[in-house]
Amino acid sequence: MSETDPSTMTPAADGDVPYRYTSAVAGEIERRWQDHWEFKGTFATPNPTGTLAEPGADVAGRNKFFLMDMFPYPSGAGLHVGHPLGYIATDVTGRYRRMCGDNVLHALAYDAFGLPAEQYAVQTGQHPRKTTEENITNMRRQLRRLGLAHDPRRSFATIDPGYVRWTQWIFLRIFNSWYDTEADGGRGRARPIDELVAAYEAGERQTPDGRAWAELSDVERRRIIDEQRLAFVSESPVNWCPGLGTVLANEEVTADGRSERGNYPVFKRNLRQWMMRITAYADRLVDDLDRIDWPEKVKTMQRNWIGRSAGASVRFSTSAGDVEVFTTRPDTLFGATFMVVAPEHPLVEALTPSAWPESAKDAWTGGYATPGEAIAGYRAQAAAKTELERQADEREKTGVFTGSFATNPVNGERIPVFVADYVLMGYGTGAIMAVPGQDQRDWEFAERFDLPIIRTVQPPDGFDGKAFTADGPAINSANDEISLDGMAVDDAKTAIIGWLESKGTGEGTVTYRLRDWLFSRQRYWGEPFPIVYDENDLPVAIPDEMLPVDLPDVPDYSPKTYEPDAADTTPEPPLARVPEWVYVELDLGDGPKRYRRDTNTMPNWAGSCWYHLRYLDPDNDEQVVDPEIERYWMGPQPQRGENDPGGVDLYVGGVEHAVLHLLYARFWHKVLFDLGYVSSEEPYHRLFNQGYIQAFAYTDARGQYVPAEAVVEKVDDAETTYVYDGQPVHREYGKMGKSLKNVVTPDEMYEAYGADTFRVYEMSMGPLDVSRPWDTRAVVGSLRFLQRLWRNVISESTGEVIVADEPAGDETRRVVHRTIDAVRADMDALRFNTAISRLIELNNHLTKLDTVPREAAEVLVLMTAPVAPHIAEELWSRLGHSGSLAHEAFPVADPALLAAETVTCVVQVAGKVRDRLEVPPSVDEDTLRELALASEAVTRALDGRAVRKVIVRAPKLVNVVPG
RNA sequence: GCCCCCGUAGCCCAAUAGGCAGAGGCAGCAGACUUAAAAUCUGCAGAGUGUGGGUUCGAGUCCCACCGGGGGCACCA
Repeated sequence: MSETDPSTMTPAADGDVPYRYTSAVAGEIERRWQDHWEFKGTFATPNPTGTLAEPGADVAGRNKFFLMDMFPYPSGAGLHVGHPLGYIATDVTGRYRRMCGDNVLHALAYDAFGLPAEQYAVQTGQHPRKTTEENITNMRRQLRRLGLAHDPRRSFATIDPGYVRWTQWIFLRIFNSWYDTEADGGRGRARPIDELVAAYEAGERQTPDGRAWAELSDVERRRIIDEQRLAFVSESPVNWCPGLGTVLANEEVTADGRSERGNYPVFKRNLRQWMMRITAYADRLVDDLDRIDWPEKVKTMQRNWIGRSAGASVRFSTSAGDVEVFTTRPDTLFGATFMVVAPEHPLVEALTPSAWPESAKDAWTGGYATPGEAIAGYRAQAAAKTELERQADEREKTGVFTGSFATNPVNGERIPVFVADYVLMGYGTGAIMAVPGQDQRDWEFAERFDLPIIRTVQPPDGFDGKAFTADGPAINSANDEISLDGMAVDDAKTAIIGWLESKGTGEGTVTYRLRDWLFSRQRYWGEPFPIVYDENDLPVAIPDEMLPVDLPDVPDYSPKTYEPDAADTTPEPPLARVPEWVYVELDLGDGPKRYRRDTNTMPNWAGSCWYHLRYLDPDNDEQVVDPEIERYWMGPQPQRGENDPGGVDLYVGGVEHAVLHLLYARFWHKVLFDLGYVSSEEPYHRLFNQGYIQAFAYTDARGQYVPAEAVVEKVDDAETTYVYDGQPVHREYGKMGKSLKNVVTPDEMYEAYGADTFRVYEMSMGPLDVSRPWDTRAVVGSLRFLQRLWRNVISESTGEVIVADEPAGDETRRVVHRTIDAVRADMDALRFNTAISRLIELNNHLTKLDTVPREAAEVLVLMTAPVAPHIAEELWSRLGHSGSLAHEAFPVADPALLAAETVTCVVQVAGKVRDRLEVPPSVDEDTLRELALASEAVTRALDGRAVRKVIVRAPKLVNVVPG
């Protein structure tokens, strides 16, 4: 670049050092190189085919590296210094991999639908599209200034019509699929719905009521098909959040029954809503966690959320028919002394006789005259409790006898059936067999209600607890046909399941905590459903060629919200307010007809379920993604192992999406895999959770936040205090936020230090996965490093390049190559903090030389490039190279220069260092032992004691152990 | 209550496989430059690794208990 001639640089005002690397110089260099990269398309990544293919590019011959950040949400507040942390880290990795020869795919798109955008728009009175697009523009500007090496051609936003179209298209593929549980050897697979219809038509599948397919009416057939779709409308208990005016997925509701966003109460209501059959994939979602490289913590969270547990269902006969229970401990059946059903269990009424049986104990009836009153009273009480009260820890067990008995299938015992709210309708069958001897909850209930306790596992001697839940030999567990006595728990389970199955009273089953995904929201700012309803009120897909279905303009896009605890309210979608949009005449095959549109919108997770695919092939309007391009970037990589599921090579983001986005995206991806649209079975092969940048905030005596940047630290002998405006203030540690008055923005950092310094600082603060406090005062250290680097190459007084063209000295060479070796290892492992300290070390070494040899300076500049790309480009260019260094080879260490000429051997006596020896690295143990024993310092330390033992770890250590 | 992660200098953090506790940075101190200050440069000092046990010739690293911080799960049968 011709403009890098030093004469074009304006000397700084500082008289002595007119060519020092200052923030002003940095700013000038950074903007210039950012323009250069954009103009030259430096980071345009070639695809193997399609619009982004490049004729001469070596795509197949290079290693590919697909790198992704978690989707940013363009907030109206703009960025603070915490936001770019992950983006810088992925940028460093991408730049490093590119210099290592990889074809690197890295871009950034925007997740722009959703509640915050809608709320921000409501606040500002503007259309969400307008505010969202402005926010994206602002964020793009802030991020561009960081110098991220993204391929700008691959950026997009989820609200783009060209993107919405494919989101809706994927929805329709899910809608037009069913899960064939028999496929792939019982693992199951999604298949096109037409194949299900064909199977019914061919008589290969039975209709639910046994009638022939041909005898059914069109509506009857559609109902049968509709309820088997992977996306289906269902009337079922859902999470209704009046405060937000929408229903929510289980994943969006916290353990204490509130909305994750906004913290409003959530109520269970029966409503007709779209569901996604994620439960069909429960096993694969659990099993395939073993095939991907994710933090164990996130895998655990997903496993917990899916909550697979193996056990048995067992039917107990009652006067109301069989009641099915789920148990993980079928081995303890002989110890089942009562049964409990949830208050909401559908058989409760049928189980309630008109009068108490004679054997009913006083404790069981709750003092009510009849079972009917008792049950009604208990149910009312249970319903009035909040979720939190129901789940409160160490709560006394409550419940009431139904008045009925069930028969234990293993021994014919008549056992009482209770209703109690410690049994949850939402798990298993909502009914349990209670085995107090082996279950602490059942034990507590049995004590409270005076019920018998039979141990069926022998606790060890000295066991003084109540329920015994560990392994041990079975006891008291035999009938005329089978005896479990003496068996360990696992064997007993297998044996009893076999017996139950032979009797037809039970079978081995697996249950899951995971529920189907509630997919509709009653909000404005989301993707409309590409669905209309006909005169039968049955859903009909909008044909692909009519996509996207655009959002209509509405008079009021703010949702209808209610008092947070107004449980009996009903969701009212904003789209329903535009009848001219809702009612349409369409020709969907049977001539023009009037249809009613679905007025829900998709949750904002929809867009992030497949955005990894759009990066690959962002312009494609023929297919969701070209299969060849998908295979190249995401397909299975045999070198990673035989059973590699493929996926993004590195995905960096916070841990907060562990069971939301990351579960939903895996689900969608597997559906697309089953249907043959992608070759990868998992979307994200390697996941890395970055830590957060935290900050201090300060409150005054009234508890009000004061501006953090104006707080002064006072250090006395004993304690540190903080003062604002002469008054002591209290320091707290946490997030950065406007209301906390502690926000520091990237723009301030660019202005005061430049983007490179900011990047170096963020990367050197600590390991990427650890959260740490922001400290503006410490940023200067990173500026000093870059200044010294600059000074090693450029004269501060003349602006001339001052490196020497003579070869480097031996010692400098060794330092350089040891640094290369260490930096590569650190970069490969995403340890940018230690990589930077190595660079600083080398830089400091060069600073001490009279003249800096070119060979060392160039290596250092190249290695600094991933983390501080602008200054590196500038120095590289001034060192006489034309063009960008973005594709230069990252330095490779010469193994011959890695071995030290001598090593320091530490000589210990009784573990304490007493002497040091300079020895060749190849020194053998015997020589070292002799050298150590000959040491005067050792003799002195031994002080006449005999030598018991000498431990030699050549070449670094000898430990002399006195007798 | 159960499970997981983390505690190293005033602060942020290093320390291959158990083998010299310190790589790097901030702050501090001294000196240089300056009329002075800032900036910059040079140099210096600073902890025995949260606590108590144990294993070992040797423990920041391994084991046990506890304390402190963070996170996950939580009547899931």
